[in-house]
Amino acid sequence: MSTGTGTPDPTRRSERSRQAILQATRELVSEVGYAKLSIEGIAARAGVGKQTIYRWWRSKGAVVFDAFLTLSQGAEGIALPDTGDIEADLRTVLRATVAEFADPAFEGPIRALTLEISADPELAAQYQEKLAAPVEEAKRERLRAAQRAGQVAADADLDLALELLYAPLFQRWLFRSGPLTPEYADALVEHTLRALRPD
Amino acid sequence: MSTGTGTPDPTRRSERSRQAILQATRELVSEVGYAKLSIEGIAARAGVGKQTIYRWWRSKGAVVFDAFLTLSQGAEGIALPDTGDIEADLRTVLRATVAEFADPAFEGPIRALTLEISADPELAAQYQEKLAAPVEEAKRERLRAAQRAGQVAADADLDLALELLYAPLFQRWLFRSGPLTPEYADALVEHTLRALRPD
Amino acid sequence: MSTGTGTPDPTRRSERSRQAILQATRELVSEVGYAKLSIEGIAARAGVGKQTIYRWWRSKGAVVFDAFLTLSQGAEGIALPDTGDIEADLRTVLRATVAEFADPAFEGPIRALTLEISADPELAAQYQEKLAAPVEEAKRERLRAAQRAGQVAADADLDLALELLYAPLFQRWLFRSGPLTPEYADALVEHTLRALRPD
Amino acid sequence: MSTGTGTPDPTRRSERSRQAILQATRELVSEVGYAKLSIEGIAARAGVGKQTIYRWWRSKGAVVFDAFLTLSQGAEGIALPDTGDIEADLRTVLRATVAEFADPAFEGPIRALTLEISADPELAAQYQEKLAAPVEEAKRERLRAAQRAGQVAADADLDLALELLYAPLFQRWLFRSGPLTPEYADALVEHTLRALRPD
DNA sequence: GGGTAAGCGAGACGGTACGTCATGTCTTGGT
DNA sequence: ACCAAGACATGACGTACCGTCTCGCTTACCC
Repeated sequence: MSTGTGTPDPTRRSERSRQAILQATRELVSEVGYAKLSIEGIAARAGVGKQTIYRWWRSKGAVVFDAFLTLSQGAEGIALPDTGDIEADLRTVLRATVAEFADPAFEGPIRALTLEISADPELAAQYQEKLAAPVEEAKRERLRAAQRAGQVAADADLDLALELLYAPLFQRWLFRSGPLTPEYADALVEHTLRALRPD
Repeated sequence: MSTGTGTPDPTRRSERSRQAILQATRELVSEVGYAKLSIEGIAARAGVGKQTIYRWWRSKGAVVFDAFLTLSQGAEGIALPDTGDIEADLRTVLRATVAEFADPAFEGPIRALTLEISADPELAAQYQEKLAAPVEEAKRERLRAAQRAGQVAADADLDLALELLYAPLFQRWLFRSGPLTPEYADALVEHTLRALRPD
Repeated sequence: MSTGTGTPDPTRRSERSRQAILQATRELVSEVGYAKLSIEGIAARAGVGKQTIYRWWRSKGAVVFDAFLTLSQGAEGIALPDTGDIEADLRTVLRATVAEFADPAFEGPIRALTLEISADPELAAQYQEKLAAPVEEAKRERLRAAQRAGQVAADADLDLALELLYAPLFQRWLFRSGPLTPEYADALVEHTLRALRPD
Repeated sequence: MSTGTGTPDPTRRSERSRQAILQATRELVSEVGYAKLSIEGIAARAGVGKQTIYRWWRSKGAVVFDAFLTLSQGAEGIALPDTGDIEADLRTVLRATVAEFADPAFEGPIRALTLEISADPELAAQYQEKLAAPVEEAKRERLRAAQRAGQVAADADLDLALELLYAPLFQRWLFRSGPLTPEYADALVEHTLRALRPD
């Protein structure tokens, strides 16, 4: 019996079409950029009717979001390196992040995703839950180990710690307001750890 | 005889139209949001031909940018409070920033401006030069005073210091990833100063 | 094993669905008009799958046709009044026809049927056979009686006679090119009989 | 100063586009038929934006109507042949009409026009005024001459006379309910004149 | 002080994309 | 096997804007 809400039945959904749409979206974001991406274009590239997109996604942003969310999924139970030296480990991780942001292939998609998330609170929540949360938990876990090892103050605010590490990096990337170098990564690690140092 | 470059003659420019366009843009960003803003709408609201907009601005983003840039102009030679206590002064300033970001009237315009800047490097450069630079210089100057007073390490990287103070704040606002409270501002100040403390 | 022709088995046909479809079609033609009638709408109103319509009818026109054909069926063995006075009898009949055409409730359905018939020769043939033929035969029979009574020329072309009587009426209705009044009906009868008068 | 009604300014209208649209419409009606004609198709064939069509015509029907109206225009001050013999003259005219209707090249366009007119009273009025009226006046004038010559009753209803002549012909064509032959034309003339004969 | 060339308002134009609706086909699950 | 339900590819709908263009008009500036 129908609920009358017009909500489509997910069991009838064509996995084939879903994949084609996400694939086409990924390709088009890379090729023409987010601003010139259109539902019409995605549908054409995917060999799919526009209605099939509108049936399953609320907006262009939601499709883009899903396209890259699906890519990164499966990143469950990740853990950061733990050599016992928190500073060295964070350097490794932040240098890797810097390298990732510098990769021009990531530029388009991540910018698209960023704009989408900042414009749509609902997508932001989804992003937080599905993608950011597990990664952040892994990072927090590494910091907790450092706390146990006495390298970080026992009462440190770990959420704030993560922001001190990553927000400056992200802001430089977003606004192109400064160079993203390994040295910059090191400096962020050094300053953050100094701020968190046990008395 | 025309040079054929199509470059308009700025001396002929109608100040009346310019103001009407910027005014209409400000109103419309507030009313319908940045995403639904259109050149057509601006022209209609301003009682102006579309061509007049295209003649003087490269893109919708440039108009929006100018609309809010004009608003904030005149902020020359600003200086931060200096009571001699760097921590107290920074708390004052950051708490003010937090309050500003929390103001819902700022939400729309600032988000629009942020998106525009992150999408268009040329606007980003203009923003940096005309709006951000003087403000940042004032902040840097206050930190330099703190260095002279021995409250901050003499060799501290002041640009990095500003990022540690402001980037986490900005990121929370942009992604709505956490509460913006006076306590949060205080925590940022405290951690940053600890990171910059002289040995 | 299937023959592969796709021809449905009429013995399996659901009379319940058939009636619901024809009923829904009649209602919708009245409510939204023929131009805005859709298979989708009929199926929804009838609580029937679209496929059930496509299985049993060739086109929207065929459904509409059937819907009103079914209405008028059972009009077998009709006979026109015969008082012995052909002129009086024809006046009675034509005045009744005029009244029928003037009824606004007939407007929608008959227009729909007319368009359908004029656009699809196959439906036209069906219409002619199932609906028009018996009525025309009754009219022809009345004229034959008039011939026997010497009121109409023995060699008159009765098909042409019917056209002279009804085509002007129908054309006025179809194109709204003139008033449909009892006097008009009388004038048609008078002129037609004069044209058919025995020498 | 704008009236604010959104009515477009006809002096700015592009004659080039108008002609291209009407031309494309005529071609497409012939090629794909009226039912499969689309605004989208007309715009594409004419090399014109869809809006340009919607700006100047209310509906697909109005475009089709104009397309053929424009064709037939200039038929001012037409006169029927007058040899002094009304029967011979009408035979000539009706035989010509029969031939016209039999021409398969006319089939599509005239059917399209007919459907349009019968579905839209406003177009019907326009048709009546711009196309039908002058032709009918010419026919009525020829009948008036016959009245003066004593070949037709002085008090005959000429509008009814025209209907008796043409409505049967038109109905046969519309419903394909009988052959359209020269003999049929002659029979119509003969019967009509008998109905109109002076006492 | 009269001509001329710019900016201006207006808005038509060829386009692209929007989001919706209906088409006719196909598949699933229920009877 | 038919049926209700409804997803699907397709394609047209009518609307909103895009950025370009062409109209008259006002408004300097230059001879």
